Amino acid sequence: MSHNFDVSQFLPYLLNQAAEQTSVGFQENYRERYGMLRTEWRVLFHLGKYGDMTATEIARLAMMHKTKISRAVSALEDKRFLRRNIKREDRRQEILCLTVAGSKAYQQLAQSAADYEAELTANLSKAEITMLKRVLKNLALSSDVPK
Amino acid sequence: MSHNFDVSQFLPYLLNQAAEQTSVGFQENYRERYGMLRTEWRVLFHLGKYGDMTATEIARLAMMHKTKISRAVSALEDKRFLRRNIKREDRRQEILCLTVAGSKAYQQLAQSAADYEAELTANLSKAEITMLKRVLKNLALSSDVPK
DNA sequence: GTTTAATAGTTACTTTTGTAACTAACAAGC
DNA sequence: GCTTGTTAGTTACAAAAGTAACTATTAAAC
Repeated sequence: MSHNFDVSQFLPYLLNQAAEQTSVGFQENYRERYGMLRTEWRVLFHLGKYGDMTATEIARLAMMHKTKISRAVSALEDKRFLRRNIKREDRRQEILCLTVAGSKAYQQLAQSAADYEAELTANLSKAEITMLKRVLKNLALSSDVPK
Repeated sequence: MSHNFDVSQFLPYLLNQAAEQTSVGFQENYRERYGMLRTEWRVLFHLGKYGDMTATEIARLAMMHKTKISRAVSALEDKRFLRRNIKREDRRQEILCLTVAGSKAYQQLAQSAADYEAELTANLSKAEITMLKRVLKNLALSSDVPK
């Protein structure tokens, strides 16, 4: 029986609350300044962090659906934050490359992200942060059925 | 400089990944069986957990926008999982009450939630779970600007 | 070489969400 | 009483996300 299971403490629920609040809190950094959506910010930071790569590679890393990536890439291209280069060996694939403007935006947003995270974790110890991130990464892998 | 800030370890990002994976993992419990959406499951469990209450009270507790609640309530009403009772003292407010079917669904889903959470946390200690939930609740409150 | 299957990415269509304007009911000021 | 403002909830419209079908290209089978 679930007599004493407190559903208001249900882990996926708490995760959603925390994820939503912190993401909304951060979006002021890219929304007004760069007119970006969350998906665009994610694509941008993958390119900034890992260097040039294809949409499919980002999709796999970020666990985002390819249509979401496709739309974010188009939007970032419209903003002149990235260019597409079709691969010689396989003309289906396109390598996505940040422009100078894109790199600059990434640098600034990475700094904002660092600051924001420092705020969020201000009253947590180093050990707690480490453990928190380890747990979150494990939860993200749980029941991961790539399609 | 954010030279060594690893944006792929950005806390809101990790939270989103974990929240999305675990929520999607759990939705099989209410989606097929009851034809519910995530918002409906949330409204249901608030009523199941806290007893009869109004849409506004749920919105405040769940930090969900009132239009989302409104649509979820309509859907749950269509499924005959709840009834609305207009308050005598203030005829703008309606008390939402689970029907027998709604309560039954809640009981079953609360059990599923307990089981699912047990799976998710199988390789975490009691102390880790406690600390995790405490941190998540704090993050959910951070930068909370009720409108 | 021609069919078949697989992959990268886009587009069309549907569902869900977000935002703002709305109705209805109450409450306060005068 | 009648304006003015506020609150509960809904609805209309716009934006975003999910799903499935599509094009183009490559690879494999034969």
